[in-house]
Amino acid sequence: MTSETLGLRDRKRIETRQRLERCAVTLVMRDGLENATVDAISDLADVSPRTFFNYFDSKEDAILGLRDVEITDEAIAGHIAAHPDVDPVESIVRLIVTMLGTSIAEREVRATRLELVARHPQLMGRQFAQMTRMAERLTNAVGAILARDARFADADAPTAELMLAICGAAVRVAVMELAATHSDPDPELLQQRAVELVREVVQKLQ
Amino acid sequence: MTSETLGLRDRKRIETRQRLERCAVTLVMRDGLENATVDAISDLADVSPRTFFNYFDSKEDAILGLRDVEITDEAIAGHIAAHPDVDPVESIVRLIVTMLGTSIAEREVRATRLELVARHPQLMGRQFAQMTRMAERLTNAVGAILARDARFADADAPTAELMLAICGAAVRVAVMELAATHSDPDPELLQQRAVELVREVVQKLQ
DNA sequence: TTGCAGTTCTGCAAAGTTGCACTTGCGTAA
DNA sequence: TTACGCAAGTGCAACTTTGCAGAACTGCAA
Repeated sequence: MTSETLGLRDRKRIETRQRLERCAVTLVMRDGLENATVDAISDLADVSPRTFFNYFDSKEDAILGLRDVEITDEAIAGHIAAHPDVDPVESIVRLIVTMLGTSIAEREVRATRLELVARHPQLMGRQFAQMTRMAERLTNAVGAILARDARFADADAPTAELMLAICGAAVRVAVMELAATHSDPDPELLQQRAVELVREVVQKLQ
Repeated sequence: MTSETLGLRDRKRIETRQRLERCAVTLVMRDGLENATVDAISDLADVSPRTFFNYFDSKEDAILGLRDVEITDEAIAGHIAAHPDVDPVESIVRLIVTMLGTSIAEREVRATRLELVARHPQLMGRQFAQMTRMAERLTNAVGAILARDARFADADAPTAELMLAICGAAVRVAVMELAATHSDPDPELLQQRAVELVREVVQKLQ
């Protein structure tokens, strides 16, 4: 479907990225996280190591299939417009879950990734490292979401940052819980659990 | 005082560490964060680069004078015993601030560090990266603190993790605020502001 | 004083990561 | 169709970080 409309250049680019992701997962499964080197992955994917880093910021990003998500002003507006009346906590959690991204890769690769995350918890940290990298734009998004709620009408940047940290932590805990049960990473479930966690802790604190 | 009781080996070790910290700060101030290489710092401190990494986990740790803090069970018990009747939020914040550590270095170096953090916000991230490294032990500590509060009597590990994240974020925001005003990093002030931030956001959420 | 055990320091090699300069080939406007 | 601009891919060099093995040094006991 998409491949019809794309030029050769774009098709090649997508193919290279997917090949790298597949090779990364394959080698890590076969040799372990340590022993699967960037050189080996690049070799298997038939590109130079330098090219590897043109596609991914780190080895672990390739393994997880993480890509830099664009958090543009339009994207934020769209996100808010899509769910206009939900609670800000839910909206923020939803934003984060969206960002963590359901990698579009093949089903089998995705299943394998679940195993890898369970085996190497450090990989989970990677996802949140990525969040940190985009912290500024994310904080802006959170600010925009909060601005729609009367309670947070006067919210400033620090408040947004704090809310982001709270919701981010809730999502992380929720991911860990779900990963522990080896269940499918259903985004909807993830969201519900994360929101629930925030509610619980807030209730206890007040 | 201390130098009397310590043997030559320990005195040398302390001296080497301080020399490395001083050289790191000096070079970064002179050449910038990027250009101050580990090689250059080690050269100036008259040790090998390998030795540098015997003392610090990263270049930035040396710049900030971060050291691995031991969070033993006794330390946790001591912390709780020292402030038995305070609110759990305050207690957790206090724990974190303590952990971030008042570097014992000379006054001048400390002032310079403030400048550096203001100039390179990435350095603040370093402190929390260190927190992440000790997340497990810290979470245990938070669990112990929460267990003393009736509201959190049934708190589990996820709750502790969430509370840690909330308080950690609050401290981070507080540090940033204080760094922006270039005021002295008074730990007491830091704590108060962080606790205040948590209260504010919880109130808005309920 | 000597010798042993444990620490500190070092050199070396390998891996991850990044910047820079260069080549090649796709896309497209004239 | 040609020619030009731009993106993808590459090679290289530098830097950060870690593991390993060995040399030098310290503390302590015989």
